[in-house]
Amino acid sequence: MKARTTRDHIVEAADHLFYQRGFDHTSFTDIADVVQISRGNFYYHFKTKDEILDAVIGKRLADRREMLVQWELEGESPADRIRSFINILIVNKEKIKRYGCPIGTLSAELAKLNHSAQNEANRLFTLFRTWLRRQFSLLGRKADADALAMHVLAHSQGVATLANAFNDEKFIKKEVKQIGSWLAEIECQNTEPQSQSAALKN
Amino acid sequence: MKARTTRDHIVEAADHLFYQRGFDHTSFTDIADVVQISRGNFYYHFKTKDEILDAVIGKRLADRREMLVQWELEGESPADRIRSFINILIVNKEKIKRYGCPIGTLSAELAKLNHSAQNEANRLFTLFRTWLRRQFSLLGRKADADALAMHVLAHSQGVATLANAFNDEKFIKKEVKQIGSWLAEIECQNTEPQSQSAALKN
DNA sequence: TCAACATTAGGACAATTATCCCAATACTGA
DNA sequence: TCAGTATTGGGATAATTGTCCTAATGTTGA
Repeated sequence: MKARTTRDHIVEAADHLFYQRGFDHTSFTDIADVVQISRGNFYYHFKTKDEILDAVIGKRLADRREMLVQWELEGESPADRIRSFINILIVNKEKIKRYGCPIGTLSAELAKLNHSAQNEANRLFTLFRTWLRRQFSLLGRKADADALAMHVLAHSQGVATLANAFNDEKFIKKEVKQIGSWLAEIECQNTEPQSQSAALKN
Repeated sequence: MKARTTRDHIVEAADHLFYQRGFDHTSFTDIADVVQISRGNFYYHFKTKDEILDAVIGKRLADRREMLVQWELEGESPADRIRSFINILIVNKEKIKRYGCPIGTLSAELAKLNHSAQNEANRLFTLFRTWLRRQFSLLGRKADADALAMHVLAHSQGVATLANAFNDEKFIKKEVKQIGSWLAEIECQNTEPQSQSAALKN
């Protein structure tokens, strides 16, 4: 186990600040203030701001990967794991109300900046997409697993965006409940013979 | 009919640039280059950048209001009007793939900047929310009209976010089709006796 | 024609930015 | 102990930012 280095502190602080203020609007001074480090010292750890962004994306990827693996290890059913994903909205509702989804908002910002790290950041989305796809496959929905994964992903993004705009917690809970029912319906159809159109009908 | 003044040109250019690059990342120089105006001349029309933002939000509100009124005048059914709203995703799919939803991304950015115009910008969301709510009421869903409106709004936001991240047009079409079926189902239940839970079940 | 006003161009301004250098300090291994 | 390396603080740099001033130009009405 490696000790927490200054570099780790920088990445951690940048991670939070990029989430709260956005990447472009976070300055070296902002990060330095949090880490309690001299501004000139950055160059030793990162040559450019983009390198910090890369490190932050890397950390986010590692964190999420670990979370997903954890959910798999807990040995629940695929549907339960998907519910764990959906439940992020509840667990992080306070932060989402204030700052939106960390993945969605970063992706949107980098798209506007036309930033070279766009693809790297979107690997976060792909990570969830692939994981969700696998869960739906295990649920017996091999044929449309990817579409279902994208649907769940989009739902979470939409809910996060509106919860942020309207600062509305009840809305989150209402939508999580609804998508839960939707998922339960899919879960049931798992053993029965099913037509594709029936379950994907939103 | 007023002639298009320099001020109008500025607001129009800023509208596009704020959409494409984001508010914070758009400079006076950027706008001046598009409008072909001296940078110093801005102060005559707008004292601060925030005033430009206010004007841009005002223009967007006016544009959308006009659009909604137009849809009402075309005398279609409430369900058709809701379909017109959903169809924005198709009509603007090219721009959405590149820059996301102009309303959602502005709202998200201003939240991160903790900008004073947040409320003003969110009136754009409220405009659509209220309008959709009315359509669902007319459809005979008075009790849960607002929840349905928010659901449609969130759906569009989620689809726009992912279409932007994955640069995926097929996904837009697939989701628009799905939400169309969902709406058709609601439309049918309109005349029949209905339980609330049946239709809101995503 | 000419005075009053509207609009513009050009540049000054201080503040902030990411980047980079370098001397000082801390640490490490022999 | 001490040489070599790792890490740090403080500040310089040039570029860009939003803001603001002022002189010049264009327009209008009587």
